[in-house]
Amino acid sequence: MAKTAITIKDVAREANVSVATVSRALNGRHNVAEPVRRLVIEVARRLRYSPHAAARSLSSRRTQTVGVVLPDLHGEFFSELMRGIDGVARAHGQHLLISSYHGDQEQQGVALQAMRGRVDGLLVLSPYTANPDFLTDNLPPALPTVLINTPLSDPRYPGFSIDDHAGALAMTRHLLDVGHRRIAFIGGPGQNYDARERLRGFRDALAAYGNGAVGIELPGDFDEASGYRAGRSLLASAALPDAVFAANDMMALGCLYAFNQAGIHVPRQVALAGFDDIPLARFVHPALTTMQVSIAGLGKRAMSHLLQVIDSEGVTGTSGQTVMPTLVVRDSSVVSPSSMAGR
Amino acid sequence: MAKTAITIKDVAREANVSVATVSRALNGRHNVAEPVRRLVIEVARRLRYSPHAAARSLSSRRTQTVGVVLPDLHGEFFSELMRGIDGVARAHGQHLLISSYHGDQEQQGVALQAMRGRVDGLLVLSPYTANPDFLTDNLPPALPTVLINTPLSDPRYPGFSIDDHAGALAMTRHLLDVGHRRIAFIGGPGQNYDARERLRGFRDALAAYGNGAVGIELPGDFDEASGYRAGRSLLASAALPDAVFAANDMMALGCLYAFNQAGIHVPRQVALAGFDDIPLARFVHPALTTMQVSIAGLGKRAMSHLLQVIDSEGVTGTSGQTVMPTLVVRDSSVVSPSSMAGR
DNA sequence: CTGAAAGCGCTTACAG
DNA sequence: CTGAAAGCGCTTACAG
Repeated sequence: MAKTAITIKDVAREANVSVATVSRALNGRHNVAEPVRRLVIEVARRLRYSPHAAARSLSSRRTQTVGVVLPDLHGEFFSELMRGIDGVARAHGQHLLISSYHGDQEQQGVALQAMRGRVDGLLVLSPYTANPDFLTDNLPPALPTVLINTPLSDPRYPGFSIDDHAGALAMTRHLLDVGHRRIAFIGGPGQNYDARERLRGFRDALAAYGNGAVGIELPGDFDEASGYRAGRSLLASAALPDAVFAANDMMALGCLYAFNQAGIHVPRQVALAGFDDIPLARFVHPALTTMQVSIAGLGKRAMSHLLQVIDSEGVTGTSGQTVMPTLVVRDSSVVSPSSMAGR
Repeated sequence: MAKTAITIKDVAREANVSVATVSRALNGRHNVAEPVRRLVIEVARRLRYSPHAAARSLSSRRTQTVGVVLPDLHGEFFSELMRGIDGVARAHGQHLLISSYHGDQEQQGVALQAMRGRVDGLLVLSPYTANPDFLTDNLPPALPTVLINTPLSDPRYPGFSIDDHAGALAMTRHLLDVGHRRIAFIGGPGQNYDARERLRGFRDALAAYGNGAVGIELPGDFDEASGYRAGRSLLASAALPDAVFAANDMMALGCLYAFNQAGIHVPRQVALAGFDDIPLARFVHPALTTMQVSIAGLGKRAMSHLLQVIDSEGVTGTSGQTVMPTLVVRDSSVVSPSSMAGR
């Protein structure tokens, strides 16, 4: 605020040309004499001129910015997603306007509305199952939008998601395949789409391939502390299950800590598996069996797709994709010679 | 792009008033007759009008947005910092424009310049020691700016930092106090300010209170993998040190994994300590002794201060603060009865 | 190749 | 309390 910044007019005056010419020179248009361009650029640099983004986007109808609206700025999932999005953004010279709504629907609406005039397109992550209409009601109609992990199948909005159901199915089958018969499942937040899909996959696998195997369901909310509590409650029960499948890695780590603390050996006394393959999963002891999800890849695809939609002026191509997680078997789920060695 | 969005004009026409009145009604100015205001609001809602941010900020000279420029969108540090910043932003109705430059100075300059006209103020995280001039040269002169963890003492820019040196000093003293004499230090990236300060604290503590204790310095770059490598190299050496002090928790966890894998007991055979107190630090086995840093608190303070500077139109108050980390002793550094129990 | 002018969608003195 | 008008700082047809 203090000193008022310098504008295109100052550059024009100093260079003895019109503002139109300054604009053209600085934007690399071809209809500017080379010596003039050089002069303008030199003057602009000398004056430390940088264009006013709001003015520029008001007249050019382009902001060079993509809005990202998500529930949280927290944790591994967000971090990885942003990595994917950011990489594509940077490669295309796009800025990122990030808005988190903390699971508050009202806030989400506000954030969505506020995007108009700030961004050229929107990436929305809305993993809540309640009120899909609210979401569509608040999406700015004129803004290209791509949905990530959002339980909404509106043909107007392409969606990119993880196939949580298939992933949980695959993991449960793995645990059954290696011989576990009593399997506990630590669930995620009840309203969370991923959590529900993973739970559904667990149940379906047990029903389809369980052949009488029994499932034990425990509550959780995706953080380490709830995994720890689930682990403690299993330790307090009459008998440990053969295996524990946590709906995400953070809870698996919390649970592992409870077991370690109690002197229970994983996987000899109880097998353990997670979901997500966060970087740390391979750096705990024993290394964690999990479903690997390329979250960064998800962000990358969604962002690339969005930029395409923006460039094609609304001519949508695909209607989105589902990314299949892959099973990564490490020491925590299988009693192998190597897992005995360290003892 | 598709359909063109509706503007204040549409609302004015539909409500039979001037655009000035619409603007006033929607912005809660008091000089609007109550019935008129109600009508305008009703029409705006019906038309799903939301104001064009670029136009609004161009004329009002306010963007309601704060820019955050940092090297990376990755990891626990970023995540915690953003949590602090985001909380304050939300409480003040501010948006966040986030730009990462991946350690590339050129990119940082571009990001900084691009902030003009997009934000009302800037939060800059630049933990690199090289070329402080480049930074000041590229900061938009008219924009209130607050520095976080940035080795630059320019009175124009208030700075908020962690006292890494004091923290590392305290941790090293702790390790000495409990009797360790050969202490390995796993360092961070050479150009990183925090990394250098922590190393300096380690050396100073050894010199001042070591009383002949020996320090062994190993390279690292703040991620788990480098901690793991450092752990392996210690295992391969003639004799393990008494203790390992990793410059951050992630490396400590990597190192812990290497020890676990080799069947080395922590802390009985070697003590281990980190720095940062990431959430996971208490959920590994054994729980990690570390320096607790309120990164979220750091972000919160910096953001609050920035908003103050913005509101006071450049009348800077304090020139920043240094946040002191606190020692958190857990099982990994001290052989206690409880740490023997689980075996 | 260059400039004068209109216009992007708002806000805000200025009159009334 | 309300409206007409100027202006925010750019970009972009339109002439020349």
